[in-house]
Amino acid sequence: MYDRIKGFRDFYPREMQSRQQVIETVESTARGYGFRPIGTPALEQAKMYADKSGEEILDELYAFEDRGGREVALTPELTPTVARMVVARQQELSKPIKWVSTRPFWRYEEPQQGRFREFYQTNVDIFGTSDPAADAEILAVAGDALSNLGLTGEDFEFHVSHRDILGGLLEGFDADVDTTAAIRAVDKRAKVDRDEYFELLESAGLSDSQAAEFDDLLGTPEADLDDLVAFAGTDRVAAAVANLQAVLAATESFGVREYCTLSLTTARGLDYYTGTVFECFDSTGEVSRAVFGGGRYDDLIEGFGGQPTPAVGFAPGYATLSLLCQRAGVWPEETLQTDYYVLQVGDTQSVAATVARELRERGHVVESDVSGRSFGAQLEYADSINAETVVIVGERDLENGEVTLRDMESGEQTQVAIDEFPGANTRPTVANFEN
RNA sequence: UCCGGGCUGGGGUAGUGGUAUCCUUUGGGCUUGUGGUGCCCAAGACGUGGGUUCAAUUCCCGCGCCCGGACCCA
Repeated sequence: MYDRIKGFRDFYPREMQSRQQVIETVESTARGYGFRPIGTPALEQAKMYADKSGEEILDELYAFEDRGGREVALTPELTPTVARMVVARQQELSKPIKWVSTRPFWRYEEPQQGRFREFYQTNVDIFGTSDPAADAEILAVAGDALSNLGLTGEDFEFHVSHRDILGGLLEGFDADVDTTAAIRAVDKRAKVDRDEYFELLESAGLSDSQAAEFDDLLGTPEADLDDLVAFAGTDRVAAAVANLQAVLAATESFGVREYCTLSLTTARGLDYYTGTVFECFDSTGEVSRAVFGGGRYDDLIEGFGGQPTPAVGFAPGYATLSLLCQRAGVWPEETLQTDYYVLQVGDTQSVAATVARELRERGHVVESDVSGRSFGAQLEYADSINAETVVIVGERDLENGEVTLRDMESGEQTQVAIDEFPGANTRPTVANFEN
């Protein structure tokens, strides 16, 4: 026996079916908005990550030298890759660029709740527009995806914030503030105790009283956002507040406004965010971390050597999304789906195969015996794969030119002339042939 | 990388310093024309390496994996 690699998982058919259903729901929601599926490599140059986040990041990656002497890394996230792709074809791609992708990523981290070394994410991004409608559309795809999964506003909430409001406010203090460090501190606000939080703010450059004042500002309710503009008195904050208000207003028409709550303490650790940022939380708090997050990153493409290109996106990970769905009781049932089982009695293999083929042509999942099993054993198997209808192709019935249809749920059966089956029916059931 | 807890057939469990209970499962049979109930047969486990011991699944240590947490969260 071989052990599985730590942090990597196997998915057996029942669970896989549910996962695929959930993934398909999210992806098709995005496709419905015109996000186009893309495919991306599992390996990238390691320096793509090192340049962006520093050499230390390589310790948290599956990074190695390949046989050609290239320093490569298994992709820990998609954003740098799509940024690279956008830059490479900048001229030919019509804007806005709207892409969606679902695939695994790898990070060399310690597994814990909602976190694995191999994990799956759907990335949904828009490039080439800074219009608040784009931010709102991203929130809309996120909200629609969750509601298509059966979740409601009772189950989750989007904590929406704005990087530039935070940055602008910090800039307004008469102090030499390390904005990045201060935003990191904000990001930790809920996790560390109050003293530690203030210490972090102070080490970022704020004085004791400034830190208190800043923290106070973060509690500003949505209705009083304009107070922040007045406080800072800068164009930057005024523009940021106006932008956030415009985004929130736009979510109204997308029908996802109800999910959004202003939460200036939501910062996201990520350095590249520039404007709107948001995180999705389980409203009961049972899922200990953010289910997923997203936001605007207007400078990244330029940083990758492209034309200035605004961008906004989000990326649900299925580890946490599954936890949320399970908690909310909307995780798809983990049972196999089989439309038909064609049961053979005696030497009826060829007729059974024809019946099975005709049903498959109608798009169904159809199984038949491939083990030479007995009648009872075949029925038992049909039950074990959760077959809805069993078509019994037996020598006795065939003598009369008939097959027997059996509804596995009710146990009802009926005889059908083989010539009429499946006939014009797209999904023939016992009910279609009962007289 | 660090901290805490765990590891007995595929899954769930009982138990013990002298090799293991029960349930379920899987395969076959009773039964190649009616299953999901029953009966019979069979398969299948002490994560791994080392130490202590006459003897280790049991006690000790390392490692692996799992669960949770810290760090990090791109």
